[in-house]
Formats: sequence, C-alpha cells, structure tokens
Amino acid sequence: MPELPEVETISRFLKEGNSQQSSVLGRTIQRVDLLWERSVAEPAAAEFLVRLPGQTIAGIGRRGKYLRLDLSEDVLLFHLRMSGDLLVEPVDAPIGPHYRLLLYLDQNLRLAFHDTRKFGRVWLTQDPQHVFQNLGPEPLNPELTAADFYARLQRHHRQLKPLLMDQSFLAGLGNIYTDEALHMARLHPLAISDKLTEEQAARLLAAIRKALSEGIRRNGTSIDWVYRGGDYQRYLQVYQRTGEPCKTCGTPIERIIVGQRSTHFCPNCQPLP
DNA sequence: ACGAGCGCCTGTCGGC
DNA sequence: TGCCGACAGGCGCTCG
Repeated sequence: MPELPEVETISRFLKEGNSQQSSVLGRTIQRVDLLWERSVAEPAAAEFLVRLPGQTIAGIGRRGKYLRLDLSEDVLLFHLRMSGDLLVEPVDAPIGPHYRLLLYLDQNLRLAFHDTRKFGRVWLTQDPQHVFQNLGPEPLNPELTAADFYARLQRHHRQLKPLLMDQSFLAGLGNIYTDEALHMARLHPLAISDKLTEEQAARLLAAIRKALSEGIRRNGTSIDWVYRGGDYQRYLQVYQRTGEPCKTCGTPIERIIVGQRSTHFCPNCQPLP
C-alpha cells in the first residue's frame, strides 16, 4: 500500500487524531500482543516484548516510507510494505484475522498493526539511523535543490523508473507516485538518468514534489481493500489506467513491465528519446 | 553498477 | 461452480 503520502497521512493521524480516532501521542504502552513473530525485524521477539511495556509515545514522525514512534527509551519503526496499516481502536474492538501486533495503551486505546500480506516489519532500536543508513534524501526537503538532483541523476546510468523507486536514490516514491510524477514531467520511464538535461531534471523534481504533496493533501491513495480514507486515486493520470485515454492528449495509456513492476505511461506525452 | 529472477504472503479478479 | 494464473502501494537476496 503505502508510499510516502500514505505513511505521512498515517503519521499525522496518529499524532493529531481525527474524527474517527484519538491521538496516541503521550499514551503509555501497557501490554503487547505479538500475533505474527516474523513481523518483528529486531530485536528478538522475546526482548521486543519485554522492552515495550511502560514506554510512553513521546514523538511521531516519518522518514521515507518508515513510520517512526519515539518512545521514552527506544524508537519503534514500522515499514508497512505492501499491505500494512496502523489503526487506533478501543481496546474491546474485535480482532480480525490480519492483526499482527497489538499495543495496548492507557485510556482504553489500542494501536494495531494490521498487515494482510505479512510483508511489513517493525524495529525496536536505540539507533534508528542504522535502519535508515541506506536511505536517500527526502524528496520534499527544500535542501534538495534542482542542481543537487541533476547531479545525482548524472551519477547513475539507469532507467528512470527503477532509479526513482530505489530508496537509496530518493526515499519515499513507490509504483503509483513514480508513474504519476514521470507523466507529469513528460519523461519516459525508460529514459536514462544521465541523459537528462538540467531543465528535464528540474521538471522531474518539481513533478515528484507535486505528485507527493497532492497525494498528502488528498490523504493518500485508496485502491481496492488496502488503505482507506484517501482519495488521490480520483486524480491519477496513468496508474492503473491501461488502455484508457490520456487525460492530456487522449492517447491510450500503455502498460509495460520495468524492473518487474507494472509501469503506466502515455506514449505521446512521454516519448522515448 | 545494473538489471533480472525469486522469495516472502494473502487476497481478488477474469477466463475457461 | 470451481480451478488456475495473473496481479497487487515493497524490498532483500542471489546471479550474471
């Protein structure tokens, strides 16, 4: 499910609450239920379970696609991968078949890690930097300039689609927002990174930022049964629109496989150089 | 340095 | 209706 905008949305909901759910900021973990051991990346499950109770959630944030909970002693990181989600519920809400980790909090609240496909992972660590060590820059950080971005593109000889999805190049893009950003920038997904002009690189960075910030503004993208609440899917230009007319020029959207991932683009708006 | 293939998992959908 | 393959917001690992 979640790319940067969905993780950012979940992070904000956990921090600020909304009409459906309370904030978990300031809540203390009282009891932990681990329903799928392999969801824990580190430490070993036994240590994970004894270290959590008694810790208070003092801060909530995001780095790339990682969600970060700063606890009183440790840092708890979630990576939601394909199907993960975090839910704030009353302690007596029913527990469905895809719950993997339950953190029982004070005020009769429960923070639930829900993950149908079991790809998601959780880390409890005092050193989040070692988990983040291979992550590239945050695309929305203004310290990343167009000149920097152009220089980074020049350093690689790679197809744009897999390069943009490489989290060590840029942290946060996934399949949806990469396809949308490339269409917005009028660049072919197979264009080669070190062949871009400075103008094209600047356009690409601006498009990435526009797609991500629009995604955040719409609370993310909700497709199928995974992740509810956002409505950026109503504004998608190419993703999962194979054969439908391009909203800019009317040409049918094409789908190809790049790096084992479905890739959607308009052959007219995004010509291969 | 790159890209391809595969594994990890469960669920949905379309074709026959 | 039932079965079977394709496919799904990700990523780490091998192997050329």
